[in-house]
Amino acid sequence: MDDEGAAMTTTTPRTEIEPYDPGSVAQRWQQRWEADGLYRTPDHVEGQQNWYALTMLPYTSGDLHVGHWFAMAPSDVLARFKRMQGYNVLFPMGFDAFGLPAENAAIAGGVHPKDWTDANIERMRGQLKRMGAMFDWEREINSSDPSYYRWTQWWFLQLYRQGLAYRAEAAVNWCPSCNTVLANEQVIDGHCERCHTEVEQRQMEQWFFRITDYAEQLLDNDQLEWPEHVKRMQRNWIGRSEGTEVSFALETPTADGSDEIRVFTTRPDTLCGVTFMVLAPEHPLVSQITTEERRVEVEAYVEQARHTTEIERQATDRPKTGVFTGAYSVNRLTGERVPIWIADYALATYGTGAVMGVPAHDQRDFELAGKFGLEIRVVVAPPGWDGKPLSEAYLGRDGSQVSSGRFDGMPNAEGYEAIADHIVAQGWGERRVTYRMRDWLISRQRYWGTPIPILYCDDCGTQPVPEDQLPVVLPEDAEFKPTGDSPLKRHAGFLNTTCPQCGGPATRETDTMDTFVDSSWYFLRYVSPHDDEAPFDAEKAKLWGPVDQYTGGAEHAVMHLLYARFFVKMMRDLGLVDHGEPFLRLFNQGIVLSEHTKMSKSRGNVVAPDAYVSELGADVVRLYLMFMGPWEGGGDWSDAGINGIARWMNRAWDLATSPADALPAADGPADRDMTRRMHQTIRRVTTDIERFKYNTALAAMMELTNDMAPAFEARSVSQPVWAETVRRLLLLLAPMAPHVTEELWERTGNPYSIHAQPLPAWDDALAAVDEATLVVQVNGKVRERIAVPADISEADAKQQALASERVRAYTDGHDVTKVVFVPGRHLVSVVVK
RNA sequence: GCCGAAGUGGCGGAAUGGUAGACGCGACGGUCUCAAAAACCGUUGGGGGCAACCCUGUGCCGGUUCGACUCCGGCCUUCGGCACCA
Repeated sequence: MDDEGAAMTTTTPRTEIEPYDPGSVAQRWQQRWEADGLYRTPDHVEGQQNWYALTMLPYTSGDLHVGHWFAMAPSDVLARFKRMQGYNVLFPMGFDAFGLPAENAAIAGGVHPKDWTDANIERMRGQLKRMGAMFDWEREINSSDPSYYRWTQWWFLQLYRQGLAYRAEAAVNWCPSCNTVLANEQVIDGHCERCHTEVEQRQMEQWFFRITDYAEQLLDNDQLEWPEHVKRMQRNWIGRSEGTEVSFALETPTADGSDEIRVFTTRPDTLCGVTFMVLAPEHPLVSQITTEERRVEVEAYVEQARHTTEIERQATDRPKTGVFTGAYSVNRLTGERVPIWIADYALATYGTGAVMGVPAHDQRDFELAGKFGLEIRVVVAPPGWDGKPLSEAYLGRDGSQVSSGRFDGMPNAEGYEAIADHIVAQGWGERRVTYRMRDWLISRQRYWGTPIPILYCDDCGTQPVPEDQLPVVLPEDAEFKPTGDSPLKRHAGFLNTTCPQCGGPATRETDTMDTFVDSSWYFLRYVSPHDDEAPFDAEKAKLWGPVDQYTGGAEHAVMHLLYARFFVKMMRDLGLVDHGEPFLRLFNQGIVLSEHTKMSKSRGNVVAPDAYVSELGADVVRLYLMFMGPWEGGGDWSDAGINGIARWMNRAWDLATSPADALPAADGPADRDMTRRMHQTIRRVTTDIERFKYNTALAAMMELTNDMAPAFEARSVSQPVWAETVRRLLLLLAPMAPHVTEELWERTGNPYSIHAQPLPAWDDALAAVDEATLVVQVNGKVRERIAVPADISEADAKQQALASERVRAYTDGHDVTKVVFVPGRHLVSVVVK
């Protein structure tokens, strides 16, 4: 067989070994693992610490694409890695199963949302299983199952009882043609995405969660091991503003006795620069204060604002608009009379819905004043101000007070405090903190969601459904018609009920909850997914604690992650959990691209993993996704790139299965090198995986196999060292490629299962090199490399460096002014003049 | 507009302030083959030189340092987030 020529290559005689068949290997082990319950997770194992690993649960859209794999497979690697490090690891999976697409499918295709969803779950579960993750399927959850949403309703009732759930009027996007509320994403340039009708704003009774009560606590995220930008985004989203709420007197009190307008300002130092007031068009005082001669114009403006969507209104490049109400207010600080305007740049939902107009020191006020010829009075003089009119508002905080009466001459930072104190002392207002974040609107006029467990009785008013009557079940015989009306509204059997208080007739709330409510507590349901006494078992929740490592897409940086934090804080305040944060560590993976663009159905560039899994195996798909680049960076899917991984997988298979009979029984000349390489690889792979650097962990293993092949061919490594190298390579690779390593583990004579083995440890002494390359730089340029003992002394290194002929070519005839030795780096830097 | 992240070969990417381009893809040359594919071996930032080697090179311009992809200042570009929040 082998002749002189063959020794020149690393070709393994393939006739002797069975080639790798990924399909049969994966199938065999997936069946075995499931039959053995290898991934069932007990709540406690003596002598092991619990570790809760979680990846965001998928929406039941239908098919798993490579984006799902990219999110889940590397998470699985970490979970498996932790397991091999000796932790009792919980790594569950479930389905975010409520939501609009199911209902749209029902309207369009006549298939019931439940059937559509269940079929998708069935398909996705199968696809997830083919990925070979260590999910504990006995803990699977489905947010659209009554056994789950019963508890979502239960949470609603706890919030309601705490006063954290309330009903109020809110503006929503309303399509008058579809006769329904639209989410912001469904409004395209002010028009309905489906029928292209112009969308208007409508006031409707809606349910809210009082998340703003927790604004201050949610702001405190310093101790979380999350990406800094996510924490910053949450802080910006919450948008804490310190300022002063100031009362302005109404010159003419209204018929119902209101005699003031309250405004929130972060700049009390500019109070003497107020030359007008602005109310939001929706402000309750508008209709009352508008004078008869201004009424027609004001009402027209209000009406116009009503038809403008929130999104349109928030376009910052829109020229300022507004109308005068005819009414005046009095600035109590100056006694001045200022006109009251309405303008849609004042937001009804922020602060008090009214602002004081200080055109010299606020750009929006400046623009309005410029357009309508209102006075622009400078009260904070910019440094070096020449007294001339400003070309734009001066927003700086380093000016001094002018035209501010007794406050004149103060630096405005001081004026800020003095004027605010004065306002408070006079009883004209108080210091206040305002948040940009609004309460969470959870009402959805949809069928396919968790019904809000509330009913309305003519006599007893709004009544919560008693807990023992949960769940309020979605009627399956609802009708799905393209009217836009919720099917629950037209379902008499659902709608009509009796009041738990008086037994009289009552109607049910027909709105369902935002699906973000479902996903705000699912991570706790996994600790006791079949519990029918409580949403979760408190003792088990204590055992698992908060999620140790959460992974998912960056698109959830604010909403989902903020809502979940709110829920856990609420649970803690109810005494149901010990911890106040749901996720201790967070990691955001990047996005997989295809043809350099984001995958989307409309572009038709969605990459389905199924064909690659069938052809190359789940292990190769997993490895390729991890090798594309750093996990947080995402990457571009390439058919060519995956072949490199497939090739390497085959090479590794050949190495592990080649009979080692021809190798020396002991004392191979390359044993020391091979052992060192092995320990270096263990060290690199271990530290890389802990930092989510799967790409470099894999590269390290590739380097090892690149060294193993020639050593095997040259028979320079002994049988025991070879066997040990193969064994440890398999262990290191096991979290990433669970099927093929299990197969090779068995074929190399090891006991089932590789996934129950401890991770190999490295020995720094064995990983250490004994010969190193001394690099010599002259004036920063590398001029020489000398082989030296690794433990060379500083003096020897410098001496050898300076003695080198090549170095002397650069130093002879020059003054050597400095010689630097860098110990750990085997580097000498020579400076010459 | 504001906040943030990132710019390295033909491509994906690697480098605790210390040998830039690991590992992989692709390309080129070769082995095997009647031939091709697969597999394997070799070369592969650019420029120069017969060669040993030399010059140059991490978006652009400066700075710190014996030494900068890395740190600092200022630009440019791309991508994310927020966007009239008083």
